[in-house]
Amino acid sequence: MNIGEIARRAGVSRSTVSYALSGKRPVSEKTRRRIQRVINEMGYQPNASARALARGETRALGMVFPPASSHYTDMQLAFIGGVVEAAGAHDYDVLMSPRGADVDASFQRLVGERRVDGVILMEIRLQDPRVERLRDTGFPFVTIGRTGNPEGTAWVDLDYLNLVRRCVRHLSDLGHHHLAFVNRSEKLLRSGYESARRGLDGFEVALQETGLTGTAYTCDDDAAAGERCVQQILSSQPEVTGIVTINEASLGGLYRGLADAGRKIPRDMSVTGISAERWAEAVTPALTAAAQPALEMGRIAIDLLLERMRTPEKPARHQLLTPRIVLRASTGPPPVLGE
Amino acid sequence: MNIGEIARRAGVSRSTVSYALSGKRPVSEKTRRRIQRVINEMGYQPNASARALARGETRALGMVFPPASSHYTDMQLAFIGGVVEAAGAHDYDVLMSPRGADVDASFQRLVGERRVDGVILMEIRLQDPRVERLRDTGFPFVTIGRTGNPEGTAWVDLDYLNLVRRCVRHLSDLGHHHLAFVNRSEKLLRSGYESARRGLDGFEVALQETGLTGTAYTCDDDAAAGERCVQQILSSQPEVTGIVTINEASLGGLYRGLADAGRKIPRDMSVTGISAERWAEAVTPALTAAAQPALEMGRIAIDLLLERMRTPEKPARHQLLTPRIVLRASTGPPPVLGE
DNA sequence: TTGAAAGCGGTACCAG
DNA sequence: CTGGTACCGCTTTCAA
Repeated sequence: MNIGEIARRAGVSRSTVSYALSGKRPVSEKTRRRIQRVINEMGYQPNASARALARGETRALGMVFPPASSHYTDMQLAFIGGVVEAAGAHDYDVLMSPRGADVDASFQRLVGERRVDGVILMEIRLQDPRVERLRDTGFPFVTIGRTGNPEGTAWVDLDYLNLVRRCVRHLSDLGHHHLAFVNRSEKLLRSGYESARRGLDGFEVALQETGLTGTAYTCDDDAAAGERCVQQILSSQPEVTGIVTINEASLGGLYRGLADAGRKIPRDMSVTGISAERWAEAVTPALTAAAQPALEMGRIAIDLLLERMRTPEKPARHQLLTPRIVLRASTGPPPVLGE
Repeated sequence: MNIGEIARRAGVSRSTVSYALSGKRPVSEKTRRRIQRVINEMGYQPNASARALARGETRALGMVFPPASSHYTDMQLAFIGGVVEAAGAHDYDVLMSPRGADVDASFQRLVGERRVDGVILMEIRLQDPRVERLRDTGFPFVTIGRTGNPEGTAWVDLDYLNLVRRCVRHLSDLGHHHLAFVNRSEKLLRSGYESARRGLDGFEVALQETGLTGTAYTCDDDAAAGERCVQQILSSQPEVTGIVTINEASLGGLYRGLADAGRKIPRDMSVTGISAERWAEAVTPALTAAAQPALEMGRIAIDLLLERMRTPEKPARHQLLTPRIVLRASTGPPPVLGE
């Protein structure tokens, strides 16, 4: 079933059918109705590939995401949900391509073969060759997260530095003096993963500002790693009374580790950080934390991207989010010495 | 940059370039090299839309998933990850389209406009009009989950009925007599959501088989709902000593509710069920549960789908998974009376 | 208000 | 081994 067939049955030309559909040229009421009737009868829908070829646009947006060999974190997945939903609202589909290993191949396929009209990049590194590449080509794109030098690109990001800083302040205000910081994995940190890096920077800056002491730890993205991390913290720095974490996937293990060590939250140990609401509320006591507004970030990413696509001449915008810290039940004053 | 330009610069015809690329016709070594050199110089990549139009296939698979207004469950998201990854391994991209509200529109767009070569459906209802529709059209598709009458369709599913049954048996073997079942939301259950329905069936069958008593509860997908649900259980059936849950998103709240009521797990209350490993290990004590092998199911779905696409004449296959229950720390014998 | 026809960028058949 | 060309299905310009 194609447009020619519809035209034949309606007794008009193909172009008239096309115009009746697009409305880009006036079509008399009676022919329009006749055409519409045939279309309904036949259940005709125009072929997307043909349309894309003729129009030069696919009405699809690309989403490039990490190799993620084993498992995705909640956050990554939530972004995807937000992006797909927001794109749908604008009548765009989302095309996902992992193509892991090869850094380029992933979006070379999406962009090079013109499968999509624009791209969203996640899991940004401070030095990210993909971003450089895209910036050079002029292809519309947006990053969730930002590089070390994001000028001239469109991005949406969480202000990890200041969020972590606020967490430290919060603990400082409560009277804590010795803190630990639970970061993402060693591997991610080393590879210049931006949120891990900026979170760490925030921790260090905050220590200086407040005069507190503290140490940063890296931790893999699972419960077992969280347990190990706590053990490490407790054994190497028994004086720690407050923990700041940006590793939500290890949160459950972190709590368990503390429980196993006989440390009650928040009586013996305060815990705070950045985490999706889902995780913050799943643990007991619920975590005082800044939320990852993943859905909203997805929405913003789409808005920025559509803007790039529609008005490429305008300078790229960005948005840095600093959600407030939601007080729940996991922080309190440090235990009184000798008690 | 298109194939004509490459042909011109290499001094050959367009068809020769095409054949050099596809290998579907012998091309002399020297012309092949010449062509390849030009392609490399120009950074040429064939246009996907044009290719799709000419070949009649898009090399993209569709993923239709629920409106999911607010948030997706972990499980849904994990499926997506698994599917995308598996598809990538076969050189297919995955096109996602939510198009919420309208039940049909979602895949009418993907299928009707031939944006994809095959479709994966999730969030299946026992009576699912989308499945009927697709079955009629003969378009290749696979469901994650199955309808009440899945004959002749390709699907991969978890055997909720038997998994829940095993959970009940496990508690029965430990000596429990009074159980509660925590299902997904009332709304999902009513709408014929298959896993909710089949899980409930399993619970009822198991009670009959074992002679235990028990009641089923519905629960929304969040921690707060989990807390409420526990309160309800404890007040309406104080004799309950074992809980079976298939609602992982409420798990944290369920644990908290028990803690607040002064019930220790597993001393005063055993808890078991079906849950992604991530959640099962996040709670303390870790949950004895059957895992949702989401990644694997995604992989299987892709395999089945490609099979449908390549050999539509062969009868549709399916796969029913019954992962074993992983013993962790949340179940034990019931408290001794009067102790 | 409508029709004819030239693309869009590939693929693959028919000839040579 | 290679070239010419019809065609995939739709959009849009040109002409009437």
